[in-house]
Amino acid sequence: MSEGIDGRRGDGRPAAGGYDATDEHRFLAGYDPNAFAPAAVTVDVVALTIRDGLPHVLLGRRARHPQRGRWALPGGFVRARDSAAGPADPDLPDAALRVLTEKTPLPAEIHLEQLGTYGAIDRDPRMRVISVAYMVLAPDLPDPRTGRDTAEAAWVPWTALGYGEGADTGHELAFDHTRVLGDAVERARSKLEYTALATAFLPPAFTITELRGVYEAVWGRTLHAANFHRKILATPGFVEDTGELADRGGSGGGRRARLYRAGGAALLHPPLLRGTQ
Amino acid sequence: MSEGIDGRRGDGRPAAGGYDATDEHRFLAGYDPNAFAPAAVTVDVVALTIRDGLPHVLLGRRARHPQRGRWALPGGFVRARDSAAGPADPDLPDAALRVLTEKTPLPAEIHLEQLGTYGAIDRDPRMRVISVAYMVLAPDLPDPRTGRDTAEAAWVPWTALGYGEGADTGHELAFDHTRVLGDAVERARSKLEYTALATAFLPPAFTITELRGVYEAVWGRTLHAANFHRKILATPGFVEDTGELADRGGSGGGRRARLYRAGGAALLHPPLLRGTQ
DNA sequence: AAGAGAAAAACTCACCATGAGAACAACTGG
DNA sequence: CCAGTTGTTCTCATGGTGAGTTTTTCTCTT
Repeated sequence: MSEGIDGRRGDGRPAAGGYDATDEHRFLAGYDPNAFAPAAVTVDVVALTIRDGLPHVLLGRRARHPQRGRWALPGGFVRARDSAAGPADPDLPDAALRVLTEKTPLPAEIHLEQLGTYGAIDRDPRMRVISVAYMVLAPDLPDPRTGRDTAEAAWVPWTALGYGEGADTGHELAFDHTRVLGDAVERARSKLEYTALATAFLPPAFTITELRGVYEAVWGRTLHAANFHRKILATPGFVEDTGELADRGGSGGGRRARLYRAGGAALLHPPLLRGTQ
Repeated sequence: MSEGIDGRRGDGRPAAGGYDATDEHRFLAGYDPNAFAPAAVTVDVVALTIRDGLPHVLLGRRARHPQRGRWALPGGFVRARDSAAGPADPDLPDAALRVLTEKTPLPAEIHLEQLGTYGAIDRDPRMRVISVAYMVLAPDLPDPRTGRDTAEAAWVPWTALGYGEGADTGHELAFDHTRVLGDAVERARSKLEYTALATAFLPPAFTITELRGVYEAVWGRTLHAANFHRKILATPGFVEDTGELADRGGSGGGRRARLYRAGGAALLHPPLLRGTQ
């Protein structure tokens, strides 16, 4: 590394072996893409929402082989080129949104983030399948519709999948989706601590109590209401006041809550730690 | 979702469309893997180490097309099946370690974690290439060796790539590797806050001052030595005392520092925030 | 209309973690 | 022995936190 990162020597001319676009063009003309296409790429989506104070995940029962009849995350092959099924996916997030909209209509603003990629050689019996997993957080969505590859689709509370209090033993999902879902749960729990992600589960206007409900649902524990209130308002940029009040102060009476919207901050300073309280 | 997640009804028998292994076997016998292999999968590795108080990243200059002559992260195709080049990669981390050992010998214990996957349709001119990026943190490693696809390889300080103080304008790497490196830098900076990851940059026994050096190098700022010392020792499981002292107390004299080893904790409670101090 | 009950929001207080600086301890080289 | 350097401990003011109480504002009942 005596000549520096840019591949130029002291005289300012490209070093031997420097980048040459014309030569590259000739190379590409004779390249055979099929020589290096030994794997299929899919996207799988962990869509999370909160219903009745409990996190739910979107699952479908597989209508086709392999693993026909097992519950699975929504997913599908990434379209590398235009196919009979439709246009190519420009990028991986586009593919994730495409397979998700086959199951449920999506609101204008949702949170989509990449979880990780799973590629063990035997995770799919057909061939080597590399699966890029995405996590979607959304406010309460309508019941899903069934699709071409799905016999049945539903929002399933994650207590039925081995998470949260009163958890079941954990049902087995297709492929390695149990592990993918577990990674999503841990990611969601952890990101609530140091990001403003909780608002992604709520409609545009919400109360502090509803926000606390998100934390309690995802973390599976109760929080001190007064301290939570103080902490949220003390964290700059987390929420901002809309100046309006919620319609009713609860079923059995009570003061009407103030309505807030999500603030501009993505990261929380200081974070909301689940450790102690 | 009236019948529960496991696909059984009240009578305990599988519901219509339940999982059927025998039928699936027949399906797989007639499956053509090439029908769904429209993309190539590669791994790219962001290997970080600290030299002379500055983070360095391992780069190689490409000896082949495409992007011949440009600096790039170590990487290569995932081997889906045994090839002329060698045995198949059982999982993606195996592939990441394989491409890395082509450049440098690795110590027994390194930190390897997945960064993310990049799959924009035009990120490689040959064909659709999905790249799974990994981040490796290691103690100071020897200078790299050149490989089959690499004309030249080197540890490059990340000030030469647009990060840290006195940063250059940022040189352009091959493909989208500038973005991948940027994501790695942000990931490393962030994970130092709430995990015990900093010890991955250090040898098995280290002093508190060396540990602080890791934080200062990665975050690009100085920290209050006394408060850092107190905080580290107050965080349970971060480090444990070896009972020994470092060889010398520095070049110009000074007290000999106590030696610590990494503790068992992976997560820090409470975290070390870079926000204020 | 008055009062009970309920939910949201504000307040109080003891305690702990933090930032900043000073002081002390242990070592090297002249 | 002394100056300089580095590692470690101590002090103190400040601010955030956990826990509980009080106040405000609403609904429902009588």
